[in-house]
Amino acid sequence: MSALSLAPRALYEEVAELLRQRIFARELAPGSWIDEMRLAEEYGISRTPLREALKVLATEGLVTMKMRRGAYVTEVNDKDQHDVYHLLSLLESDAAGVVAVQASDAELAELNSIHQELVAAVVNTDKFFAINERFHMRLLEIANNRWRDQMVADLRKVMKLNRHNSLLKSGRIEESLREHQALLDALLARDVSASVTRMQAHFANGLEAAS
Amino acid sequence: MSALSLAPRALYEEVAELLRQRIFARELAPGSWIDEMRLAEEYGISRTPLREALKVLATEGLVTMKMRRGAYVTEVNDKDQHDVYHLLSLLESDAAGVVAVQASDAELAELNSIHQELVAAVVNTDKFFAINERFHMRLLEIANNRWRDQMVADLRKVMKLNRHNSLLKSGRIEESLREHQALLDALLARDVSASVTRMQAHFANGLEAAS
DNA sequence: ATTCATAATTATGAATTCAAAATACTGTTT
DNA sequence: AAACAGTATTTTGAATTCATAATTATGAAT
Repeated sequence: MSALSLAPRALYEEVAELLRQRIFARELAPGSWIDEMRLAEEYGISRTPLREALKVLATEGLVTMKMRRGAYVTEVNDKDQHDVYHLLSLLESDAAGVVAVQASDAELAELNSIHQELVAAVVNTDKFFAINERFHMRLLEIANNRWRDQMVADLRKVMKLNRHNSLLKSGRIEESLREHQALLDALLARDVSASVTRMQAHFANGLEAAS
Repeated sequence: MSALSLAPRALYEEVAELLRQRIFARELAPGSWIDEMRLAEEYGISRTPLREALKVLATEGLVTMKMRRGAYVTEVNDKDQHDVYHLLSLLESDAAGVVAVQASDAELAELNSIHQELVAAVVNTDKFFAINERFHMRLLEIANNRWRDQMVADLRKVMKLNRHNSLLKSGRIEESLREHQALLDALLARDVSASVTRMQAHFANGLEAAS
């Protein structure tokens, strides 16, 4: 049997998450109209929590509400893509600088150990992606700014709206690994400006690869 | 007679704005419970749009939803205050750098003219604050990244939750003016790193004054 | 056949209703 | 008086209902 969630989320939150999945999967395509009635019926719920979920997604930027004509999946053009990527780079490189200063030795050791996993997973693309994601997330956690975490989470969601969404292209695994190594060296040396610069470089290369 | 709004906002948006005002005015105090029925009755509306507005505010971070016990005004502690301020500094100083590179001469001239208004308003504190706000907003607009604009807007809302909320203390008007002048000089010289650095300094001094 | 006006349908926005959970109240026991 | 059980009330979350705006369909006129 499956474990019951200790803190069951509100229905509108559940629905918001389901909708995010479908938007990222492009089952709900950018620019397309979102049919409230159809979805409510499909999920076996009323329109009320569905509409609440849509308003949350609208605030996140995934959905655009048009007065008196319902909800549409946000269209993200190339400029948006670029702008969002720029902000991710800015926020995460700043986080790297904070980590270089504030992290405990144990936390840096933890990042190092995730990096070692990354080295070991270089042959397995999916695993590499997953561990890479974990590295970035853990770094943000260590930087310890819940407002930044929220912003990064939202921006990453928007990135996923784009077809060329991967923050890490498969052809760049070795290169990405070297960049991570360089970043980690800077962090372990507690070199703030090098940490910032190398995270920026990591992102700059990623964008080049994605475009 | 008053002009009718061409694009009347949705009711839930109107209500969200009214609630923000009351939260910023501390009429709805941090940590306090938000009485849906009372507010709905007061505004003469049903709970439905009110609850939608609360979910929007929750996504913005102004309100915290507790499962099965309603909405509470978010409490912002000193660390939150500091973290949010750090991000504002990061985003706005980055925007300054972008403006130094990308702005047209006409746009820089416009910033300059707002600055001249600021100089003229130095004797009128309220006016000075308003123009100062306009300067920052216009700079962000020129930096031309709607995602950053949204994030800055949300962060500024959160800043307003704190009692010591002013991004600009009244005792610092002359100092602030000098910082603006230095920033403007860097922008007009299209010196990116100086623009970033001086905006950072402007924020750093502001925080010092606020704490 | 195309355009236009009008009627029918559909979808949205918001109010109302309803079920269940949380809270407050009452009276009893110790 | 304090602690408790049991009941009543309040409040939340969600479904349903309703009014109106927007869209589509229908049919007349050119």
